[in-house]
Amino acid sequence: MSQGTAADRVGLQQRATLDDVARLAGVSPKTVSRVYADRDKVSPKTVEKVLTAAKRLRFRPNTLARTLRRGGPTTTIGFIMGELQNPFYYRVAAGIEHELAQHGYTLVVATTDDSIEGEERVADTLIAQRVAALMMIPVGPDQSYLEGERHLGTPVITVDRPGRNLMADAVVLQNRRGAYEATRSLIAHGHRKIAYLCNPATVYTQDERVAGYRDALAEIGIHETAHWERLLDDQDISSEEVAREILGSEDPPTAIVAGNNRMCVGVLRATRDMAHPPALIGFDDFDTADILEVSVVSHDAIEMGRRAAQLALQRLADPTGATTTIELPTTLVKRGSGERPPA
Amino acid sequence: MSQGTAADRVGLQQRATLDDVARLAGVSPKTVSRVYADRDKVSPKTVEKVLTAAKRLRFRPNTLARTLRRGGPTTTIGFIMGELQNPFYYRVAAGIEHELAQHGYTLVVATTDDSIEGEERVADTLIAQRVAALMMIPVGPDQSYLEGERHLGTPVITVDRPGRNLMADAVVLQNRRGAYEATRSLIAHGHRKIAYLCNPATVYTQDERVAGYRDALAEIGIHETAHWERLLDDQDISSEEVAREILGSEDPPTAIVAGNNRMCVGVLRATRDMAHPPALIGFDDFDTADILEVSVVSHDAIEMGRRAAQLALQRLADPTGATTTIELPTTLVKRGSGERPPA
DNA sequence: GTGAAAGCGCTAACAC
DNA sequence: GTGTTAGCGCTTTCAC
Repeated sequence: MSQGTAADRVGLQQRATLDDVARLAGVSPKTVSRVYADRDKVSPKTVEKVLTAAKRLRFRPNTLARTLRRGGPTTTIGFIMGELQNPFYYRVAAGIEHELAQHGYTLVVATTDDSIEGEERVADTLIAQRVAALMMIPVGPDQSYLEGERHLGTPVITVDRPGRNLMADAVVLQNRRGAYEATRSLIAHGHRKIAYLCNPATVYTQDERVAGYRDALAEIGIHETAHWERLLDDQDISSEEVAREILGSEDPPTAIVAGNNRMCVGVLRATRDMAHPPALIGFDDFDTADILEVSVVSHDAIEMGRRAAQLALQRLADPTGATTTIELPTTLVKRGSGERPPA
Repeated sequence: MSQGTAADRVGLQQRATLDDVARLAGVSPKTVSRVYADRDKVSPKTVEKVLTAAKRLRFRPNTLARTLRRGGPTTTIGFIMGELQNPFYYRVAAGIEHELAQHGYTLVVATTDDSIEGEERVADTLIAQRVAALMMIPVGPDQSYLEGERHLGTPVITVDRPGRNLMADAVVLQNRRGAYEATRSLIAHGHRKIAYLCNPATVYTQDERVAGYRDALAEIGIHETAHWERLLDDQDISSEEVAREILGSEDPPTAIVAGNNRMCVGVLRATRDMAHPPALIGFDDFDTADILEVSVVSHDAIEMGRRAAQLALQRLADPTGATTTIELPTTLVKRGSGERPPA
């Protein structure tokens, strides 16, 4: 870390402070402060004097100092997510940012590269910065380390999955229902040998989705589904390989439910040269799904972020009350791949 | 904005400060401070006493207060980007975040929805938070408002395009060369009627790319290219419509260079039902381009972010010296769509 | 090794 | 409307 600002070392001019402005404008510091906080309580003439002085000195109020006052309002909200590359995550982030910006908050993003240890470390950093609220896509098996923060009054909101050992507001998808409907649709098109594939198999969401898949099969009397499931967390096996393996097996499925967008693309790669590809429905929509005619269980990631941000703002305004969990709906979008009959 | 923290209003416990820890541990505040800053200068026994007390009180050092001291080190770096939805921007952000995290910095992301006024407003917010450095994908026609900040010692780094009226380090692509190579490749496959399409036509990058496209055509004696160019900034016309229009014209092109990934997908949508689609090369790679067999001018957005972050860290360490512009290479990835002969 | 005093930039609380 | 005082949580002198 550096010693002193770049300006100090280079000998550039110092940044002007509120006191500097006050001196130049010939008023008290508090008056300058008021010009930036409650302008109404200052006479127009004074306001002008102050603003002129501020402009000349290139003054920028220091948010940090303002926040320092005990209980002073913080205007940053932290968001912890796995990796920034996943289109789903960044859409959520986009939704959050958008909603927060409208209410004068700034988003601080921190990623953990989906590592479990990273999560707590990153949370610590954000807390050290006194974020007004903490939003996160939980990755680790336990978020109890945040309970203390919650009790200190920092709202904690989880997105996409509930936290573990943590009482917090949450926004999640109707995962079970979405997977159920996808599977039912495949059944309705005559399929019986339906596989469920996912890698990585992130605990909560995939648990729910597999449950929905099993629900649908159970309805038609199929209770033995283990044979058709591939829930892997093996980083070394690509989605494409998982798909190839099951499709190349002795008794291949005629239809596939892909547990996430990555798996879905993997299946597409594995099947693109097949004369009779299996029926396919993916979870999560993606940019070119319409061109590729891929049926998907779609949901609105941006909306998810927005709703989560609203929850945070709400808690900030009124910290009392029980925690809420919002469940957002999913939609089955039929584009062709899911409506193919069994070969 | 709230009055007092949530904790105050609800009557929850107060957050422990360094003084609280000092009192409980029976040492001076400064000693506690040292435990967190220069642990070496404190005896192991004292360190343990302090840490025990800190743990009992759930103490978290307040980064904001530390930063407040004049010239105190700030550990946040701001990144301003246009709109939320563009995957390219988020990959850049991912690269930046990754590099910064390794050096103990936190990324603050702010978006402007590609609005020109938004840019300065957002920059102001970040400056008010005293970010150690400002990184941005410039959108507006003028970034001179940042010159003052630069002189105060805040490094400013632009990504993807150079700033206007602003001396700043920058990381850009070899846009002209990339477009030149794409066009040359189409020419080599026998095309002469080659269109260049882009919407929106973001000033700098598209200027460069069009220039590269023209370079290649000029080499074979074609200097009149206006007829084949569609550079639009009309929000109401979709990329797909732009493609349909030119392909439906009296003298349609046999090949298309798409100026960005969105335009490329638009062309795909417009041509997916054609028996003899035109040859196509897009700028920017995308997730399913391999499945769709789309040839693209590829580049590494994450690397771009990483390099930009490195520039920022470098400036932070040594603010002297001339500004640098890094040009990152592009690669023509041949997947089929660009290698089709004229119909 | 450890501590006391002063101050970073700003704003509540209370004057005037 | 405006100014004064004190203090937010921490760290930098400079003592001991």
